[in-house]
Amino acid sequence: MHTEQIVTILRNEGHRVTPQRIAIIDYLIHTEDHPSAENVHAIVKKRYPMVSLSTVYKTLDLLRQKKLVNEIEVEGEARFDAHVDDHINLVCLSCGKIEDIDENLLKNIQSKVAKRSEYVIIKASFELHGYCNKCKSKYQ
Amino acid sequence: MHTEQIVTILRNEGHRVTPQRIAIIDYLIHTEDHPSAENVHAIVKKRYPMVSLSTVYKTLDLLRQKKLVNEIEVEGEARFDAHVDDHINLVCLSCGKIEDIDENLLKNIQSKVAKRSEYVIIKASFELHGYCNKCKSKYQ
DNA sequence: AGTATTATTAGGAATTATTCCTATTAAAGT
DNA sequence: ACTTTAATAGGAATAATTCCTAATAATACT
Repeated sequence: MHTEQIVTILRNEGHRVTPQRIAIIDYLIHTEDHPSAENVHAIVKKRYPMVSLSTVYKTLDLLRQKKLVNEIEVEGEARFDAHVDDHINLVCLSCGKIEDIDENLLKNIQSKVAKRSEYVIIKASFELHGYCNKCKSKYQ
Repeated sequence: MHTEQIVTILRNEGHRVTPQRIAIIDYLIHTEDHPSAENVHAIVKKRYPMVSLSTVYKTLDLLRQKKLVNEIEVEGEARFDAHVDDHINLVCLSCGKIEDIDENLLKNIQSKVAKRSEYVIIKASFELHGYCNKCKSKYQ
């Protein structure tokens, strides 16, 4: 997905396209990080110093609602990611780094659970917590 | 797992066994709910009105560290569960109800990811979000 | 291009779950 | 029983997020 595609989707659904929104989308599309709202704010402010944290929160929430970004909660903090296909998030308990891993068993699991439970499933979130390559030596 | 077993584990590891801790463990062992810290506090206070919320937090944290309870984060709030084997948590986006589902594919996924990534994996968390049987009619 | 409409924004205050602090209490080893 | 010190109660502090509102600016319509 490209910035322009997301912008077009928003515009087509009646949302206004502001420089703040473009900057936020553009950053998320081009990073491998899984930034927090605060991280996004810090980055976007370099280009648009006037952008407020509350706008960042509102925009991230809009994008999440439209399923254009994925949100996961890590240690009491929301982290965002433009990778919206189902995947596993590997979360480092030491440095907070998040790595994505695609895994096609996830689809099987979802359809199995959908059949077995009475829930209507909207969203999946698969996380594995541990220590990344850089941090694992510190913890044995 | 029974209350007494958990109590014994704590005692053997040098932790003191207080009535507050017993009450908290006992509630978690016997409920199917996935209560928040506040919920646990409310329930435990019925029997021990003097028990403080900070003690509940500390005890839940101790139990989590010892892997005697599982903690998941739902909408900015921690929820606790004495079901510690890997399972899928089905979370209702409307009423917050959480249902557990066992699924043996989870083990496969974990071992695959462990091989493929450079992370040392400590903990898994699999959540599916949607609407439970009672709430789904409201949302189509 | 100019104007009107109203969604969006900036900035800060309010909220809320959680953690921190510390004098007091009580579990457990002797 | 006495001693040691982990654990507790209660409230203050913290931090992520949401809420509030006047000002701004994106879009639609002339």
